[in-house]
Amino acid sequence: MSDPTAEELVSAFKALGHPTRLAILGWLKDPESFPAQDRPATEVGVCLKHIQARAEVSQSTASQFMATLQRAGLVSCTRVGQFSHYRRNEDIIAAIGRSVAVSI
Amino acid sequence: MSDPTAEELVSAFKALGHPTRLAILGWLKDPESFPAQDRPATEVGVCLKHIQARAEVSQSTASQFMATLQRAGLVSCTRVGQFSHYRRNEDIIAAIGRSVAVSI
DNA sequence: TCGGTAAATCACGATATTCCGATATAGTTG
DNA sequence: CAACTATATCGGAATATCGTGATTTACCGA
Repeated sequence: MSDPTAEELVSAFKALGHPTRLAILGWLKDPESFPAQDRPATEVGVCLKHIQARAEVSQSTASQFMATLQRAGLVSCTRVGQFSHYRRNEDIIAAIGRSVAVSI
Repeated sequence: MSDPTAEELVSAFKALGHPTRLAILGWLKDPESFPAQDRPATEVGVCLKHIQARAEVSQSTASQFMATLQRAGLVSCTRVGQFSHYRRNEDIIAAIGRSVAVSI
């Protein structure tokens, strides 16, 4: 994964500059800690409903939080039927980690 | 340096989630690239005026940018006479880098 | 002490973010 | 097809951030 641009870094920092979004990204490191779902979370990601329940925000807010994380490249979405599943983009997150270590 | 709390991380991400502030923190890695000043920048930090000039913002904005970075713990200020000098808190920045690598 | 300079703080309009309920869109099931 | 469920998007009110000029505070030198 190539190094993120300054613009991409800013976008990631903005997304992480919110306690709930930062927490969600942490939760997604352990998808199995969420309630069971039809398709295993380790494969397709965690269903939005479960993220919403743990974050204790409205459905609308949960959806927008995930859209923000997605625009920042931190997570990706897999839609299966009616369900949107979110999981971490580990390679991009690692690249950001490297950038923080090197260029910040 | 102990690990930053989630709250401290959020505060740092907020501060870095702005292109100019992110750039300033990068500039401060090379204090000698700024114009010469009475007290050497490598010792006390870079004078606000020089940061303001490079960022091309008003004096007020420059001062507030640095206050934001300071509140996030990313820089510290050394006042010498009428001049405020800013430099990176390398230990805290390193701790945040470690947190990003580990907990993000 | 006075005039000048540096920086912090204040006040404020402009803009963006936050979070929600309501609605729209899709898919699923009977 | 109709009712139901999951999610996305819209519209909006509350709040926060952004950037500025004006003011205040602090320090300096004559």
